[in-house]
Amino acid sequence: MKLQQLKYIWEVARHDLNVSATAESLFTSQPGISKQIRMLEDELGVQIFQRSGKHLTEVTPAGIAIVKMAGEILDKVENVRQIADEFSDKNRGALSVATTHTQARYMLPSVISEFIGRYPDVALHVHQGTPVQISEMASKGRVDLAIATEALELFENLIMLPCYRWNRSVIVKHDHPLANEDKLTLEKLAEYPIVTYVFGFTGRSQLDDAFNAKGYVPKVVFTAADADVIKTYVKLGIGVGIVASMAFDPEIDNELVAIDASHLFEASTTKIGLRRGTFLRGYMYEFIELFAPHLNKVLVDEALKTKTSEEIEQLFAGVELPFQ
Amino acid sequence: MKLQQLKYIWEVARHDLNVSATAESLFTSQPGISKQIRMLEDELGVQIFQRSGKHLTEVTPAGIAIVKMAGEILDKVENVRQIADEFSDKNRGALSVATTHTQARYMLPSVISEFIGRYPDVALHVHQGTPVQISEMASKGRVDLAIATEALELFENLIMLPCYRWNRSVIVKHDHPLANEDKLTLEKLAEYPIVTYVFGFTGRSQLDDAFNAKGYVPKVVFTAADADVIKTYVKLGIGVGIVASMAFDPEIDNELVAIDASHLFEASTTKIGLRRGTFLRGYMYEFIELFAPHLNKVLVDEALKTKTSEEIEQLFAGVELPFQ
DNA sequence: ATATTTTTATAATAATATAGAATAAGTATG
DNA sequence: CATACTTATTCTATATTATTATAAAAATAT
Repeated sequence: MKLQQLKYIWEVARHDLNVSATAESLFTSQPGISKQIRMLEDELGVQIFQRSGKHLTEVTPAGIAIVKMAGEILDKVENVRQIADEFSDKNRGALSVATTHTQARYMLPSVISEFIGRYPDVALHVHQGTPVQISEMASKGRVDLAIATEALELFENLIMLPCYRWNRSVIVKHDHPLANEDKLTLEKLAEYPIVTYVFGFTGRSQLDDAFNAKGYVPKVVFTAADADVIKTYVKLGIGVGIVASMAFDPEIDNELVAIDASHLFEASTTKIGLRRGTFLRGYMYEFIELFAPHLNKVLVDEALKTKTSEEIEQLFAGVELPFQ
Repeated sequence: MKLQQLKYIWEVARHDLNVSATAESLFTSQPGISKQIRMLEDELGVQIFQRSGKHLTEVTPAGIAIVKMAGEILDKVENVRQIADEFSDKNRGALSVATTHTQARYMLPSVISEFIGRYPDVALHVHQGTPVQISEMASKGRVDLAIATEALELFENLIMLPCYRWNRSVIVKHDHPLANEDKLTLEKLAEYPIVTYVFGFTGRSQLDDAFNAKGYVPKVVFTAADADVIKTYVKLGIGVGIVASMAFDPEIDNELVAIDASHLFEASTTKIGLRRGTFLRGYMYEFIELFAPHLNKVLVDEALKTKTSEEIEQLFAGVELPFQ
């Protein structure tokens, strides 16, 4: 058994059982992969892939178990490389983060400028996407960590570290009737056309839940994936905006007024998602701690050891999260 | 990185950093291993072993982490083989069990005769040893499972499955004063010379604890690792025997009388020890269930998923163990 | 139904990697 | 300081792996 062979079966399984496409993606030849797979099957005495003539049609039951184990082995091989990098030069390496617009635009800038100051030789990559895309990238190991408020729970191999809690503000133009409203209610809010996040983004579900619970149907006239777009449309007078409070800056957004709405909606929690079983480099711990000061190395290591989300909840039961 | 290289560093670390001895044990040449290790170090860009001239002197900090990870990888490679065997022929394979005399002599015969009836093509190996030796064999993966009452807790990578509870009997010759004693106490027992297990065997510590708790000092005149030897000396009139109750058979041991002593000593629990993270074959689950009927596949799988001994305790909190 | 495309398997060959024997060279030990 | 022991080096034989070209089977389109 060779690591190369395990890599091949893993990759072929990822590429819809298409050996040619796999070969191309790995910059090698198709016969090489085909042969290695057959050799592995011969050695193990078991078929990994079902064949019909010259096509691979499906993964056998044995193959499913073997490919899964191969994936775990390859992860650990990656860990060995990470460990070696860690010891060869602690200050050199790469950190890739996947996150949403809200985090990238409003929460990460200060963290990142501090981080690149401390680690000039760490190549930092920030990928932006939908919460589902972000979570999937972390789940598949294409990024080291994901930062999001939603969707992380969809991937069972992700460990979620709660970072901070936040709530929403209603934003309107100065001349809007709600601008001088001193006691904002859901009822009043439901009377106006609303501009807010697309479903699946930035705690949108909690927003809907709050209205539904009281039996109101909000007139959502426009949705966007980010607060900058929402604010633009509020300024055009399309409707009342509801955005994460940290997305409002009184100096930049001086055409608008923000009214705190934290008494109307359930607070949301932004989390860092890490793939279970990964080896984290020193600067990765530091990045996490910069973003969420309570997430020190000891706590993160504890969290990495857990096997279920219940254990994680238990671990963070006594931790007071910052509120933004 | 090659599996071969990981195997080499793992084995060299196991062989006191002696490459020549490692080569001999692996039936290969010393230059081959030396070269592969250097190539791995070059590839990773990190020293795994510290060298002084031509001798390997110690494992570097990076090496410690890498060798550990290599061990985990090799374990998983072994799992791949097990999975393949499992699917190629469920009824063929090997099962090795390490256990003590007490289990092998009094508890396992019925289990084993049933097992070899069901799986004639599974090669069964029973290794006998001290509790510490047994546990170590399981911990290092040289046997699939260990069965013992003591020492399993010394190895943190072993999962302990409680099998049954048992207690002790006092055995004497028919003409001994205690033979007709209807209310046996520790006080009376402490008056006679005692023949029992060697320390570290078959719940010996609980025996000592019971005497110590009441302030008695038992006169232990002879100790042995197994009940057969103990019974032989009791028959010679050397002293009063204290053995596990299941070691007494009224028909075979008709020269002796057994007096139940379960009110005097804390009951002991015999456990099966499994190495964490191993893949168990179907017939292994069946062997375990034959030995301890409450340990069905579902429960064993649950136990294998746990990470700490506290979780195991929690898992078995509601399980009623048989009493032998 | 048939032609075309896509895909894997086979075979021969080239490139590379691995292991082994012999030996040199460095430590450790008494 | 000599001896035993251990690892490194070199060279060579063997084994493994990848590649190219091509055949053959299946899927898809016409």
